[in-house]
Amino acid sequence: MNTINQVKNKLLSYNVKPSLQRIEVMKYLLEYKNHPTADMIFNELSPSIPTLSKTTVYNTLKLLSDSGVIQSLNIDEKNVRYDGDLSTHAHFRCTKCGKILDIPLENQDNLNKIPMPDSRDFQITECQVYYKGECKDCQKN
Amino acid sequence: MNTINQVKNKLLSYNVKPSLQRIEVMKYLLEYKNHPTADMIFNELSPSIPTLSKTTVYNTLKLLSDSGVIQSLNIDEKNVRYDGDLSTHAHFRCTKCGKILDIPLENQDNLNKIPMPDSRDFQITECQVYYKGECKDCQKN
DNA sequence: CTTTGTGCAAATTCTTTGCACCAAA
DNA sequence: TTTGGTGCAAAGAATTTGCACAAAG
Repeated sequence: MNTINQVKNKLLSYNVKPSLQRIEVMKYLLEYKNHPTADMIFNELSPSIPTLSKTTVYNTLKLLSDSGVIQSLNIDEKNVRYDGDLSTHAHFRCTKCGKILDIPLENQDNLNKIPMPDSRDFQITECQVYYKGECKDCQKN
Repeated sequence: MNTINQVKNKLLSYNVKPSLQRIEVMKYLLEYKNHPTADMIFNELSPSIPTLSKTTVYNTLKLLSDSGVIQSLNIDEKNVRYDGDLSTHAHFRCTKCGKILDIPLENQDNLNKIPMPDSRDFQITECQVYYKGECKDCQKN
């Protein structure tokens, strides 16, 4: 459960000014772990914030990911997906139904088991692991 | 070095009819390991195939990736990238200059060291590992 | 006041589609 | 002569930009 104040403080800790719109976008990402697109967020928040514009959603998502509060995923070739969960985990996308699921990487060190490129040659700031295939539900059909 | 005939046979082995355009796109991907966009391929091939259209490049890339001859990468949020190398490797994109480099995964089994989701729940057909950061050249500046 | 955020409309960019023509089997 | 490939122009979809107005400090 994320209270408005918790969300507000989270934004503040990343130096993001907590406007109503930003708080609601962030709250949505923390509450629903569905890795939504900008469009999905707009459609979900639009009823409760009637004046909300898609531009603001885009602006906010860009600001939040640039500030490091959220991460953006390119697991879906059509739209960018967003994830408010910054803990170490991979993602799975079902190529049939499009659902995106978190895949735990058993412990925090597991990412290091992926052979890292020589740190003298690269300064790695980000690593994304994407799985694709068919989810349990879609396999039944 | 890939002769026209080697490329032609490669396409045939994947049940892709080897038209001139398809051969040239495939040859390009095998020769240049620059993970090009559709646009880059079009611009490179256009001079030597003056009648070439971007539609055909898109058609061909879709056909080749659907047929499993090449893979498409979503490491770049703007455009889809293509890779004619199907061997097991990760990719690195420099967020400064945009260059995409192959990252060897020391041996063929390394991908399996990434904790795999329970195979009863997921049928994995594909795994992509994307690193982002700054390349050696960009770190100097 | 002055700065920053919001939101409309228009623009941009990448990609796909409809369709007519062409080429190969 | 039938099937499939190519390429033009137009459409489509996601995202960005320009700009005017509103809000907050």
